[in-house]
Amino acid sequence: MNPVIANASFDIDKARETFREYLTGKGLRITNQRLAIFEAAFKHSEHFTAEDLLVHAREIDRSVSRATVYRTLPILTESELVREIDVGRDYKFYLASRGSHIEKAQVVDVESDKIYEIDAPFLEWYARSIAEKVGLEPISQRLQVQARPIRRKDDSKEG
Amino acid sequence: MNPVIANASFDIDKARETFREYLTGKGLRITNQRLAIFEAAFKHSEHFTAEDLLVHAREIDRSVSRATVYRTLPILTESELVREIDVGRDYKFYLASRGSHIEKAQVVDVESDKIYEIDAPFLEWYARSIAEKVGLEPISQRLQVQARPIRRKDDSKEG
DNA sequence: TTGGTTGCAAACAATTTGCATCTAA
DNA sequence: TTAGATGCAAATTGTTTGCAACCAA
Repeated sequence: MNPVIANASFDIDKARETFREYLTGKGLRITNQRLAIFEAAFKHSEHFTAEDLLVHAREIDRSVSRATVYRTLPILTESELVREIDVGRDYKFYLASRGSHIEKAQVVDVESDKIYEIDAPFLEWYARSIAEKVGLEPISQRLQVQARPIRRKDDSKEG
Repeated sequence: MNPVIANASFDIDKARETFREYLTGKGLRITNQRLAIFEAAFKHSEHFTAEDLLVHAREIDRSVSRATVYRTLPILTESELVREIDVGRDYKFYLASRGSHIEKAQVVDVESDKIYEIDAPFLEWYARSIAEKVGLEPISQRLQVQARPIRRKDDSKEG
């Protein structure tokens, strides 16, 4: 409800520095293509696909190829700079991590196809209580809700 | 914890009848291939893939093709006789519905690759409370937990 | 210098589809 | 009889990979 406050402290320069350090720490090289892909990911304020990322990265560096986008995405997700979101379609979405470590649930409006990221503060706790039933501890969890606009009683139209 | 009790009342004959009625009600034909696929789905006591289903359906009716399996799965899921489970791999799992309408969460043990179906009685309520934040009402929800065996403090081994 | 990185195009793999043939009702 | 269903093989589609050229360190 107050994204301005949540994002006020987000610093893309810090994120970029984290990315460079992550690459160096893993013995990976800092290439123009990887930097362009990073910038494109953080330019997006919404969910994006690999294809979206390719288009935007190319606006920064014409030489970026689809293969490099697909090879760079795992680096971005492993470093936790980007979150991967799979809502069961035939392609994945990604979202730049901008601070806020509160777990999110995805609500997919099936009528508009829009995906909402909603704070789900109890999700981690709930996932833990469920995993413990089979002697496991959570690594990650996701809650996805397929939903539609709330219908008033007197709405009778279909499709 | 007590699957025997939970399944004691499950009646495959009733499910088969529901399937036949569903087909008829939709103006679809009752074919040997569809019946074989139904039987194969309910013969499985665990999650299965489309490919698993093809193999088992062919043991019942040699003429079943992969295309028919893929064309029949949506009928089985729409009729709610089978649940579709997408845990973010490149293929989907399915599970015959055997009574019990309690919502389930999936816990995926990343070390054994096993998928556990765990009762998650608050899931529907929680999903509703989240969807309502953006003025939507849930159609369905899923909670998935990637997890690993609980590590004792003194376990220091990695991978 | 040189081993990691790249673009390209071919390869992959799960799923879908066009079409001639078949069959349930 | 005939509209719906089928098997087959080709097509589709997001993603991955082999390889020779390239370039960051």
